[in-house]
Amino acid sequence: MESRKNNSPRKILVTAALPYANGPIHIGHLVEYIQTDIWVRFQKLRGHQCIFIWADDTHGTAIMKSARDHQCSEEEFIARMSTEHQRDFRGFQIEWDHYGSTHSDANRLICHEIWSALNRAGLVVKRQVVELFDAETGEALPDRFVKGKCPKCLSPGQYGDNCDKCGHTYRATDLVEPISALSGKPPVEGATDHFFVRIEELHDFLEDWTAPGVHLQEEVSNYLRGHFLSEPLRDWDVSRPAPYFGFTIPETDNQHYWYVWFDAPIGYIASTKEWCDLNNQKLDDWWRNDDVEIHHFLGKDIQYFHCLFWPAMLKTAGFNLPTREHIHGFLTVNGEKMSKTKGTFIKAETYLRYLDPAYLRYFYAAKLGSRLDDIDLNFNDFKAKVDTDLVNKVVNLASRSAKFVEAIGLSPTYPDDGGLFAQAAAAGERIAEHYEECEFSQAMRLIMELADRANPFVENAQPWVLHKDPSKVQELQEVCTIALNLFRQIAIYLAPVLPEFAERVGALFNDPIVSWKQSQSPLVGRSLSKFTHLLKRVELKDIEAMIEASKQTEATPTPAHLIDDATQSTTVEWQDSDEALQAEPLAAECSIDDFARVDLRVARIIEAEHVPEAKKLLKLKLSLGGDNVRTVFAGIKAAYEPAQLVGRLVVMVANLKPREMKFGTSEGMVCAAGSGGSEVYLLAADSGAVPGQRVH
RNA sequence: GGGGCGGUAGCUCAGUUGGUUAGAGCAGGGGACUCAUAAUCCCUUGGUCGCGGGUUCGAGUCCUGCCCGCCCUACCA
Repeated sequence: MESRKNNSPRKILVTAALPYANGPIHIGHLVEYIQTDIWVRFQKLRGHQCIFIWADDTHGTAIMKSARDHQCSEEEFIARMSTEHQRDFRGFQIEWDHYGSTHSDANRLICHEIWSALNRAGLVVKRQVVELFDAETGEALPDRFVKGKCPKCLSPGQYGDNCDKCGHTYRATDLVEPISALSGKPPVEGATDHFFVRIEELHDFLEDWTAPGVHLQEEVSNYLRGHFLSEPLRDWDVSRPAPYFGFTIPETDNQHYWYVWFDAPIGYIASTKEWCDLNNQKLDDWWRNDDVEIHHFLGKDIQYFHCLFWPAMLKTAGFNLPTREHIHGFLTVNGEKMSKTKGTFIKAETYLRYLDPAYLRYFYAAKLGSRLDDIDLNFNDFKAKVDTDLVNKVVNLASRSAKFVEAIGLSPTYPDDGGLFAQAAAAGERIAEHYEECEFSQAMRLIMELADRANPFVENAQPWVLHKDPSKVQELQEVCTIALNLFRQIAIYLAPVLPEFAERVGALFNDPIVSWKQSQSPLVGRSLSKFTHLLKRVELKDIEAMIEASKQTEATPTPAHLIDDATQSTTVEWQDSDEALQAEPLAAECSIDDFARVDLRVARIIEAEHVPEAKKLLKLKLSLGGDNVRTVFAGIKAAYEPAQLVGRLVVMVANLKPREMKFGTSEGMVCAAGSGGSEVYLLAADSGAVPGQRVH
């Protein structure tokens, strides 16, 4: 990293892994995205030209299936996901320069370009592959889309790659009594042509490129070199037979598509291309230019794609290679994997309804180092860290001194503070180095040391005593000038982590925080804006409510073909109690004609929103197909979030007499089970049903 | 099955190329203060550094065996 030695601005292109357009963002994803955002903001604050290029990853079998489940086109589905993703990221104060999609013209073009280069280099070969297909849809089935019994131990509900009970690995074709996740029918075996990239040809290059400590962390190098590079690299299968959602491979008569992992990283370049077009820049100035640093942030689960295939592709096509790949570990919550049943599988959207994003940003920063270690989100720790560090130590500096000088402002010259400001200014470089090396936890530690030195100063200077003696106004002003400047210095150092907080601090001093350099000189002789609370403590009840809400959102029906191991397992013994039945005994017998008077229909929720004044109600728009849309007020507010309802198929009473309610007319009823309150479980239709169909 | 990483005070972690009585923050205990979102400040109690061998004048730090935990495992190991 020679460029770090001199002070000229660097040109830095940063990417985070592309979120897969198949589901919502959760707090596990956010480890990486917050990490990336902090690093980018840091570079910008330091005055470097840094762009954060991002996109949704949109191709593959999983997307096809999800689109089908939602009964919309893939394009519609990924558009919706992209909107949701970006909304969540904004909520966490993540700021990118461009957000693209791998399903774009730009990406198609660059895929073609790289494909030609691979062909020209003679790296592409075609071979027959025997694999499983869905008997109904004709789609090839990835291993994760085939379930059956482990051929070794006969454990049921295992995926097509290995058995999580006995650990045995096998091929999907070896499964006993296999079932396709798409149709639920037994898959059929077939042989098709696949295209492979012979990356073994680049073995020497990769051996060299993966040297420890250069572009990769040491553990990553060890892993790649010890495992993959110690033997000839296998040819990489980069194609999938039609039907597939993705880009067709040229000259294959639309019969072959690029595998999603082929075009996903190319999305980094394509999204840059789009940004260039919007900003009057040339792509080659960013991807074919030795003056540019390229930094990828990604999780350890996708190392091999980014550290073997990706450099091989870039090298062959003559693009810049990554300067550095920053690979992080996973998130555990309270020491365990995130769990849907324990309510620790927390979606970004859910978090934001209960807690300030600044908390999570700071907590992750305080935990993150440059290595692949997993980090644990322990909620006791979370609250202690945020309250103690940010509120009790940092914010306290301002809240205990600002009001004394509200009327008179800061001293005209910076008083003698015994070297505190200068000492903290000098610490800036070390803090910056830690940010640079992604050692955020070290940076946070150093910053908190500054707060720990500033608070005793205030303690000894006793502004509250000076305040009582009118002859000591000047001394009081000086003490507060020092305290507030030490506070502001800390806020600048924290700005990459807490951008919104930094903004408020800027407003307090009437001097926006825009550069790291501002930490090096104190502000004097200026008035202050009125001090307002900058950050409040974490409320335990909010955490509890968030966890509770995360549990509830998982009590939603799952399409039959996705039901998990436990429900397919033959060893499960059903032990449902009769509690529910006792609580609400069966109604009097009715005739079939009685039942027929109630017209139950499948409907799709096309809109869902909170009714501000209503305690229990959500306002839903239900579509019965075509122009037939009903407005229904449903008492499910405690159990469901509007956003998770949209797109879902439900069962409604369609011929119920409309009812005038306080907030409008309700034109029907949504069927749900449960005792009420948060115990509400909507009835769903299995995939295949369409809006308007009657329930018999 | 294969592999990666880790096991240091109650908790979260630091411990540089092996070197004097093993550190920090939080929590706990005692005191001070009352400006501050019951915050802050001072003092203080906690550790056979997972277990056993070995190398060395000297090991948390290197080697080795074992135990435990977490994680990863591309059409794959």
